[in-house]
This record gives sequence, C-alpha cells and structure tokens, in this order.
Amino acid sequence: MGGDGRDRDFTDVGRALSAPARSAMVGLLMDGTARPAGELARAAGVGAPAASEHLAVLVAAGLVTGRARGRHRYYALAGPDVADALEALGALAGPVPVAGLRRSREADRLAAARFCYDHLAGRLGVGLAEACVARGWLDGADVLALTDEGAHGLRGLGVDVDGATAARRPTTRACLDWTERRVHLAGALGAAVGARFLDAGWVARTSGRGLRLTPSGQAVVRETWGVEPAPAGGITWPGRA
Amino acid sequence: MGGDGRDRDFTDVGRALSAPARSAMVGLLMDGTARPAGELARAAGVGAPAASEHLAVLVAAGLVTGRARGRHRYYALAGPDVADALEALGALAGPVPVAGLRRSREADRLAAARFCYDHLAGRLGVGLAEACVARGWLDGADVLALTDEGAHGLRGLGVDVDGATAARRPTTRACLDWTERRVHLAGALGAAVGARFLDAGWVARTSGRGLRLTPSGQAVVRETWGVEPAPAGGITWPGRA
DNA sequence: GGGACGCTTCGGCGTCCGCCGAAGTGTCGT
DNA sequence: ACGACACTTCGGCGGACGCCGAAGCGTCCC
Repeated sequence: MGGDGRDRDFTDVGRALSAPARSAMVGLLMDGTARPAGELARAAGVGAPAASEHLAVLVAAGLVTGRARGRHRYYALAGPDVADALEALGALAGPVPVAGLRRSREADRLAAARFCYDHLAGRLGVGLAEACVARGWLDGADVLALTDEGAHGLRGLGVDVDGATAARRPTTRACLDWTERRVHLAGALGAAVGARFLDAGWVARTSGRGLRLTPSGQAVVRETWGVEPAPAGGITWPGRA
Repeated sequence: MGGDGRDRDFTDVGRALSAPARSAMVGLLMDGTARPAGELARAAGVGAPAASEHLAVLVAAGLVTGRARGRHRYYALAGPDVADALEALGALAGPVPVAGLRRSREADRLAAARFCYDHLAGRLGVGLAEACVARGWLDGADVLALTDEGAHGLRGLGVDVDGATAARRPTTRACLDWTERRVHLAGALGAAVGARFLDAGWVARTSGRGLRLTPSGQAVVRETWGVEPAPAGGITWPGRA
C-alpha cells in the first residue's frame, strides 16, 4: 500500500552478501561443491562461531542450504537459479581489478578450467561452447540454442541430452565467464555436459577448486572438437579468434 | 594470497542493496526511468539527507548513475547489465510472497505491462515473446534466438533490428518475468522492440510505473500476432497455454 | 537580485552488526 | 563409557551504519 505495489525486495539477499566473510563463502561454493562449516570458516578468515552465524544468515536468505552428515555440516548453494543470479552479479564488478600481477598457481588453474556451479567454465568452458557453435551444435553466438546436430553429437558422447531438454530449468543458457569475458554453456544441458565430463573421468577436481583435464579428456576434446590442450593445462585454439 | 585466488567479491553490491531504502530506490529505477533524488527519497520513506547518502552508496557500487539537470539531480540504473543482474536476483525471492489479497490498481497495471529497464515485460512482454516463438520469429522456448523470418517481420514493424544485432550486448536474452514466471525478450533486440513500441505510441507510460497499451498498439498487436486485448488492460491468449 | 527550491555535506545520536571467548549439543573413535 | 571433535548458541564488546536537524551550495522564478 501507500502507493507502492510492494514489488521485489533485494534487502535480504543484499544483506546476506554484504559481509566480506559471507561473500567469500558464497564465492567458494560457486563451484557447486558442498563444504563443511569449518572449511568455510577458514576460507573466510573468521572463527567458528562467526562462520556459523554467517551461514545461518545465508540459509535464511535462501542462498545456501545445509545438510548434516555425521558430525560435519555441509553447506552448498541452494540451486541453479542462485548460481545464475550470483554469476550475473559477479559480471558487474568489472574485469577483475586485482589480477595480472602475481597470479597464483591456483588462479591459473581456475582460469583454465573450473566448475561454475554445475557446468564447465574457464577457458575449457568457453572453448567448448565456441567449438560447438563453430560445428553447428549450438546456434547463435550469444544464445547457444541446441541444434539437431548438436543433440545427436552430444548424445553420441554420452551426454544425457534428453534428460536435459525435459528438465524444468531452461535447456541452454549463456553464462558470462568472468575470467574470459566470453560466454559458456549453462542451463540443464550445460549441467549434463559437466556431469558427463566428470563421470567419464575427462576432468578431475584438483586439490583446490578448479579442474584438471585428464589424458582421456584431452583425447576426447581433441577428436571431437579439434581443440589442442596447451602446456599450461589450458587449451589453445587452432583457427578461432 | 593465503590460498585464495581473490575472485569475485559481492561485498560492494551486496552492501548497496542491503538497506531497505536503497532496495526500494533500485526497485523503482528498474523500469529504466531516471528519477530525481526527492522522488526516490519519498518512495523510500526517508528524508532528503539520508536519500542523498544512499544514492551516493549506489553510485559508488556502480549500480546507478546520477546526472544533474537544472536544480534536480536525476538518478537511473547504470546500464543493461545491472538491470539483468538485478532481475536475476529478484527471481530468487519466490512468487511474490504478499500479493493475492487486495492487489492495488497499480499492481494490476504492473502485472499487465511495464518496462523491465529497457524492454517490455509483464503479460504484454511474455505474450509477445511467446507469440514470436509460435510464429517462428524467435527460436527455442527458453532461448529466444532471432530467426530470419523474425528479423524480416520485426524490421517490417519498424524495429531497428540491424542496430540491435550490431550492438555490443547480446542480441537476444531471455529474462524471467517475476509476475508471470515465464520468460520475455530482453537484450539489444528487446530494447529495440521496446523503443519502437514507445516511439510509435503503441504503449504509453501511465502516471505511476507501468504501461498502457494504446488503441493503435492494440491494433498492431492484434494484427501482427493475433493477440486480443483483455478488458482489464492486459491481453488474452487465443490458442496458447 | 531576493527568495524559494532541490540537493548535498556536516555533526550527532541510536541501533544493528560482526567478532570472539565460553559454554552447550550431538557425533565419532576406542 | 569416556574424550576428542565439529558445530551451534549465548554474552558482551567495539565499530560501522542509518537516520535526522542544521547548515552550505547551486538553480530557477518573479
């Protein structure tokens, strides 16, 4: 009332993200993994009590969920829509103000390949997306709509294409990569591709966040898309810009 | 350092949205209009000094920009990417917790037609998007890729299709409507369509936020897409679900 | 130019928030 | 059954934030 239609309220989500410790926690969870409270506390640089409160705030805001398992309590992002929204938010902050100087090994690895919640990101993610567009598997440089050839090709790789197209969430979505500033494949199909890469052992999680392209994964990528793995663990592009 | 790759930081944006007054201001600006500080102060329910500080915070976070014009100072969202991110954020909060009982006239109008930053939203927005998909002008129910027929058809309506495809931002984007829970057309093409509707006088801004479909607009919509205007100012769907 | 108006800056007050140490609850190991 | 461990809750402290009244600055109107 009062002349206000009572529309969207950003207060809860905003407050949840306003504390540096909570922002760090959410940033860690954006790779889609579930992590115990203690690890999140260490990563955020706060004590256990503070971390517990922070996590309670994040849960109340609907951003993360907690599941007790044994004497640990694992926290993860609440869902794909949360990951989408956070990714869109992160794309605002500009092309990574720090970086450039003294990039750590871990940062290199993240830039090369990582999970963005449930789909592949980093150079690997944008590379695959662009290769799919080049081969006609996905249509529209920005939009990444699945073509019939794409459905056939991905099905041949063991990707659960039919499950992805039947899912409630959008089949494909373009997700702006914050290291590459180019889009990669998200949505249900992106998740299916990511799951296939993990199940088949084509990528493996490194000790930190970030992914390593295994030898079998390199072979698959090379044969299917014509992409050559680079010495630094990333991948180079033959003809593309 | 310290094992942290120093990635995305949500702190600034989160803090900017954490205050109810700032959230209300941003919510008002999401229709793409520029409004003077005093109006935003009144809408947020705070005094002029507080509003001024709040707006300074929003500007510092990169969410809004302020332009002095005469003795007024007009504030608006900083850009389409900001609107996109906020729309994604708003989609989290669930299907409008309040609503249902005692919906104000203004709320009805907003649900019928409104601007979502620079493109059409509400029942009008999702209706047009779905009609375009049904006619083959846009491809993929979720993705809304522009087809050749769509480019031709929209060009015939006076929409600046070529300007939209040449723009830096994605040509088409699917934007989840928070009243309808279905997607409507965003991106450069969505903005071009919205601009055309406004320029041609097919829609007009009402006293509040929200849009009114003019008689000429009703005619265009009916002839082009076969959509009938509803008595409540919305539009009804002949054959579609 | 005088005065009203819109907005911003300054000074201060009250409150909320983030943090930790200590204590409490439930789980795992032996 | 006992201790170690992971996590949460409770009290209390310090700092930051939101708010307003008063004052300063630039613009429009008569």
